[in-house]
Amino acid sequence: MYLFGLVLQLGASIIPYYLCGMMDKKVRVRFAPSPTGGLHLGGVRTVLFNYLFAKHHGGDFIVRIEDTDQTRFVAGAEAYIFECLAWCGLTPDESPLHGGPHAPYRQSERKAMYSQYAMQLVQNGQAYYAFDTPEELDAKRKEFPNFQYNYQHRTGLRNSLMLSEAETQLLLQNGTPWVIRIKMPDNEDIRFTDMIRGDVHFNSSQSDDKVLLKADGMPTYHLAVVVDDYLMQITHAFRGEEWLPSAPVHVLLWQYLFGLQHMPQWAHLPLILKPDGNGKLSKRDGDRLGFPVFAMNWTDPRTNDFAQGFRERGFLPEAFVNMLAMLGWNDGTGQEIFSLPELIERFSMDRVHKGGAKFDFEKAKWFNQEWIKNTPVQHYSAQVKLLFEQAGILITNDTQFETVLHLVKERCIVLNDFVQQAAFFFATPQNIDIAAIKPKWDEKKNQFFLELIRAFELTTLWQHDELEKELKEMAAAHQLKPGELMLPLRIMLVGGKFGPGVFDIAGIIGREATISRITHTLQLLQA
RNA sequence: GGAGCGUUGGUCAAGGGGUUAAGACACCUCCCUUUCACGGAGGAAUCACGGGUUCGAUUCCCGUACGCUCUACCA
Repeated sequence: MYLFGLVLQLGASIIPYYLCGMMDKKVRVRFAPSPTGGLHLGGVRTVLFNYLFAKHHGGDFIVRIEDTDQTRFVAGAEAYIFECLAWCGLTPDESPLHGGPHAPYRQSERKAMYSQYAMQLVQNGQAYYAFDTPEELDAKRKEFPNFQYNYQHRTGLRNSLMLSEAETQLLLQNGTPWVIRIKMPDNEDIRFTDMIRGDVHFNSSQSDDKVLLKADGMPTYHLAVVVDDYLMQITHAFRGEEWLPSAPVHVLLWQYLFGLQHMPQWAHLPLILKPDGNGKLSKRDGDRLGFPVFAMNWTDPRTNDFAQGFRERGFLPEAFVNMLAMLGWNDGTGQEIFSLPELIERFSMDRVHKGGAKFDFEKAKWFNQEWIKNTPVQHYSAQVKLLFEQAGILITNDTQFETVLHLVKERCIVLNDFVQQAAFFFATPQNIDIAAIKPKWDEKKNQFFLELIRAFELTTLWQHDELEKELKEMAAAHQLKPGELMLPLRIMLVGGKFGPGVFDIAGIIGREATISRITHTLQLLQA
């Protein structure tokens, strides 16, 4: 007996509270987006934390589509969400796309399941029918400055609380539109423990009588989330902080319907804020400040409104995920670069922040640069090759292409930078920055390069060291400093003041191209 | 308005009664590099405010301010 107690105590001190009592249950989390548009940074981060937590604990990650509002249905949005997840490498264990034992995973297809629970609440006096029209409600809102459908006002409205049983039945039989609302208890303390914020409590009177079942027979989020989390055996529920104020409704629903002991542990994630000023980061901020907010390109089919994605901006999914993980979480060691498997291993809820984080695109770019730099080019060369082809540059030699990518990769922040940084390896530069050469150009240098061409024509070993040696020796003979020659030569070969070492470039583009580019620029300088 | 949640440099953040208050991004200077970048060395810059508790508070408590979120038959 004594020993048993000791073991329990020990156990309690080691195991986080949010896993206590869950030891026998497999961890199951869900991401529950509504398919109304592009997938936002914050959405992906919610997915990520769900995923990391589940995988860290060997659990399941479920995606459930919350499409209970048919007026907001957007064609293609669901497919887009799954494509984003696939791009990020966050594969669901169960979803409408991947199937699973709790199908269907679209709430619109689960419509029939919800009403029985709403009815049960009505039966138990925990919810009621309301017949008020939207117009009547609007009128009330105008009449009272802070109108809420609550203990204060529900007596003055048209609902089964006020109507007699017969009147209610008559209205129902006549086909009068109705909704079911939860009856929020008066002045009750509702509390729960949030994994991130600890004990949170609300007074029940503060919330209004939320609609549970809409006039079209669909549940609202409030009912659907509770019913489905129960049916799908969700153990931990992550969502944005904006949901905190409606949590008491959900806690109450759990208490009424399934019992608090089955309620998942809640975690309300801090918000991702706009870089300047305050407030939630929105697509609008991205447009304004020139950075993507969505994971991938998204065009709203209704408005044709286009939003650029991180993927198309040239981000590696590894970098995108890494950057998102660090927005609100860190492992305490100062390490910032993590692969997905590392994140899974290190992730823990007790290191998730409470406060929101302003999104910093500069830092996001740094993550991508690090990933480009530290990843073998083979990993992304196919994608970069496509970028070259889009720019009208055909790549024929893959081995040489990858050599070039490797040579320039630390100069690239996004994948698209490779085109600018390496196009001149495969195509003669169209624009030569003559203005950068001209001020210090003279006949002496002209003669030098003329002679350099002749020497290059005869060079036997066309490679870096040999070419450098030749230029230096010839510079000495002409009483010129190599430094005065390097920049002109670079511009002749590259077109501008960028790129890797000049002799590396000459070595790769070959004798013919090197000579012809020098000749061409010399002609331009003559003109 | 109400309620809830939050607040360490410009940004992300570590720390958590005694520290010169880590580190990263960005910025500035220098070194390396005969371009740019990478790399290296430095610099500037912070505990929102006011009360407690304490020998001592950035850290604990209480207020205040500020910010955000919610306040739909949207999620």
